[in-house]
Amino acid sequence: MIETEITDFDIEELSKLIADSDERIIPKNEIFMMPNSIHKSIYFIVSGLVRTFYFDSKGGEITHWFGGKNTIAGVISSFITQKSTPYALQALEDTKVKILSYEKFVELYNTSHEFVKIASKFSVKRLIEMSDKLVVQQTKTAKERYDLLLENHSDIFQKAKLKYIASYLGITQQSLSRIRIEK
Amino acid sequence: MIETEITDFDIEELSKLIADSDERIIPKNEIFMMPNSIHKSIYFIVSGLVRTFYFDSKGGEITHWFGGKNTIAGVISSFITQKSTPYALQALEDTKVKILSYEKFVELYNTSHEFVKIASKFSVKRLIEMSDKLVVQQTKTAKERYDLLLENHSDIFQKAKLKYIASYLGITQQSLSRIRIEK
DNA sequence: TTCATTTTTTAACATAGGTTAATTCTTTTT
DNA sequence: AAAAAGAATTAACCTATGTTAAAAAATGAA
Repeated sequence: MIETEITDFDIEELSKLIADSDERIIPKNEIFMMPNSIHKSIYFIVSGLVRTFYFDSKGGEITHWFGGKNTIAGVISSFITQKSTPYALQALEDTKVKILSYEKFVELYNTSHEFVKIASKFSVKRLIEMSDKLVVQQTKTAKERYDLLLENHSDIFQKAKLKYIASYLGITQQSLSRIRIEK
Repeated sequence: MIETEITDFDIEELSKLIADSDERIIPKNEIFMMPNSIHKSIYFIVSGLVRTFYFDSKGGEITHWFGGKNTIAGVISSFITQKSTPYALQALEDTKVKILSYEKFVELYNTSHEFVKIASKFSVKRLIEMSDKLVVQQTKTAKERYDLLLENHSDIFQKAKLKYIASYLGITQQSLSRIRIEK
């Protein structure tokens, strides 16, 4: 049997494996990974909230993902291939992270079977999340998408600006405002 | 360095590893994986074209993905967890596949380092595809999405019904018709 | 605490894409 | 080859969400 559910045990195991990694508190609002750069690290979020975002062809800022406690923040495509990416990472509140450098990642990947298993679980989990978000985007109205986010991640509404949430939902800030009132 | 680009070499390597797998020609239009079932196999497409689709909350059929030659077709989430999924798989032309059962997958996963590497490349690649599709869905107009698909996968237009393509693009068949005329 | 800046709301108007329904074109069956 | 079934187009009308701009509210700096 191939287990892919991320368990508390995995988190604990991962914490041990990266126990000696650099730790950092990223202050609220800091953009700690710049767009159009090679992402040489990924981050295990110990506490706090971050988002990834990018600029669309008209220069509008689009939030692509929110990530909280016990998630891995980082642009997998850039990290794995060590190529430039348009995505940026920003802390939305003071956020404590463990920094996992590319070198350390490769080392763990080559020496720890446990690490490889956890890494592949995370990537499958992220794939399912993305796939689900696409389904929601394609089959639900703006109001329904708003309700789903509120239901599942109400904390984000306390911590992120509404314009960040609006672009995450695929609507304008004004539409989000309209939806919130109609409630 | 961790390579994730799927190369011809990978395809060849994978073909060798699954050389003794059952092979089958799925006739055009056959739904070879039913919705609301556990997907006990995934499929390596030797030739042909398939799609995954599901039914939205109003019963409308939505195409989620198209896959051709040298891709892996299957609902990763159901296959890996051996749980039921709302997604279905359908051949859009006579399609030759190699069938990889869950048992065989687990066996290869546990015995072949090469297989694990190829499998993880595929899952990262699929993750990037999904993520990119979400970006397109959220930042491009229907016309732009149509143009992109036509540019990158014009073969799909020769093989799939327009209603399948329309739902893939997140629009109605009538809107797709409108767009095609305006060209 | 007041001033300045940023964020959020409100409102009028515009538009991309949806809905319904009828027509035409294509494919399959007899 | 005719009839029937299925797929694609067309057209009139409708609605959710976008756009622009201004006002109000909240936050932060002095």
